[in-house]
Amino acid sequence: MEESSKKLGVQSVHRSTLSKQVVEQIVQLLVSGQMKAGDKLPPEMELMEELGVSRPVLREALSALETLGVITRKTREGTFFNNKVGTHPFSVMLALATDNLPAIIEARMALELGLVTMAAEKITDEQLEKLRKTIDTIANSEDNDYGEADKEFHHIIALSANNPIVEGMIDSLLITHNKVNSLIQVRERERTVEYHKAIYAALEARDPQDAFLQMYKHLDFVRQKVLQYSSANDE
Amino acid sequence: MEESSKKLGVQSVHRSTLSKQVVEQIVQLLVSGQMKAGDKLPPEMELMEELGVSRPVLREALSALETLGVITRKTREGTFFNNKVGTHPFSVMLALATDNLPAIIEARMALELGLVTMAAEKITDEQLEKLRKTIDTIANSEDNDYGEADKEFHHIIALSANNPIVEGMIDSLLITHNKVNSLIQVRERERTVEYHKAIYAALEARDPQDAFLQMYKHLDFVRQKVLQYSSANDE
DNA sequence: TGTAATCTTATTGTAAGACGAATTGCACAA
DNA sequence: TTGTGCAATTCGTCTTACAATAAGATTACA
Repeated sequence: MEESSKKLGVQSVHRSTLSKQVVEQIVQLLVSGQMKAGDKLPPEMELMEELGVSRPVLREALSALETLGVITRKTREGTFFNNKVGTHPFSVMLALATDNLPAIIEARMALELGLVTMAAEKITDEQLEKLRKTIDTIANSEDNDYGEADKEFHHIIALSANNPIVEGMIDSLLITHNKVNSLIQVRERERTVEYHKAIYAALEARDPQDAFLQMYKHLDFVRQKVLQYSSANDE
Repeated sequence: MEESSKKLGVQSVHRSTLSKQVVEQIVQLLVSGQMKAGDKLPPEMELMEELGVSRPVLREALSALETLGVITRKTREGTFFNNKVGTHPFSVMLALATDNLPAIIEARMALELGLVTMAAEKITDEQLEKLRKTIDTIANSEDNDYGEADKEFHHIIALSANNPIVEGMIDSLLITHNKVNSLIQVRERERTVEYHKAIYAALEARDPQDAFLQMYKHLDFVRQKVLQYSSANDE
């Protein structure tokens, strides 16, 4: 294992470390199809023997995998592969980028623009129905406390793209939705409803390009708002 | 430190676990600005005392952070915060999704569609120049081995959006670019050049909507190809 | 006989101690 | 002044041990 005499400068960014190797081996279990999502891994004792490492090393690896959201550990029950691969890593990453709110907004914008395009191809009637409800909720909200419905609107669109990877990404980005809301003190409910209706119409017509266009208008409006306020805060 | 009598069950979706708390605390060091990127953390002994945990727990946390790409550990030298937060988590995540190539393609598609739109607003003349070069490279390639130039084309567009978060995402997604290439046995160089030229023209004109449209055509073409081949392989 | 409570046990969570490896830095000698 | 060697620091790993928790079984009681 440690015969590094072979000119390991090539791709050895890894600096070996047993625990990392263990991480990769466990990931391989999934990739190779030996285990599926949702499966229960052997108890730590067995894994130790099977992989030939000590318990702390194994636990370091498991801890890393858990933080990545690949597995879930339940006291006394065991360790399981997660069915949803996704959101966790992003959350941590985004936690480190909270100071860069405009970047997050733009990332969300980029992603949602693509999403709505694909949603126009795939969205189901049920999802359209749900969308319409959120619009109603916003339109009928007495106060200006329609943040949740707004978030829901975007979330439904994300789901309708029917792609687990993108879902994971957008889930994390939408976490910042609340923060964005708090930035925009001056609510413009009618404006929001208008935008949402336009997007809905495009989706209903299954028109990717129009869906894109309407979403672009909407998000560009939001972005301008945020840029405006955040720059006002910065300086 | 260890008398957690303060009812920490408040937002503890985390099922506590000391090591996770340690992870968050260390992340907080960065977020709160107490430490900066590139800084050296105290040696493990000191961290143990400071955080009031045992070494295995601390090491589990550090291991998780390292896997996330937040820190780097060097034998004997110490532990350092990384300057670039970014791509690592995605790579792992995507490693688990390699079996779902169409999903990756679509995710890339969604992201690139949004990207090219924003790129149209931000791209610099130098970046346009680079883009043109990659197109030339592809056009002049004798054999059909223009995969790298193709990848470069998309990468430049991603960079021109000038957003670190999106860069991290797209970097990981483009890893699959090679895999996609290998799927498409039948090269259609002229077709590719055509698409790229159209995208380039839109970017040069700083026309977001046309850029989107051209990219959509391009990626949709690629997607159809991949779907075709991968479904042929599946069955 | 069925249900509930208790107890055992398996498994994860945490701790402490120890040793090895590797690299750095200092000291000493040439 | 420079080079070599030794020591100390710090990460990497292992061993052992105990605590906590919850599932499952067993037993007692109705």
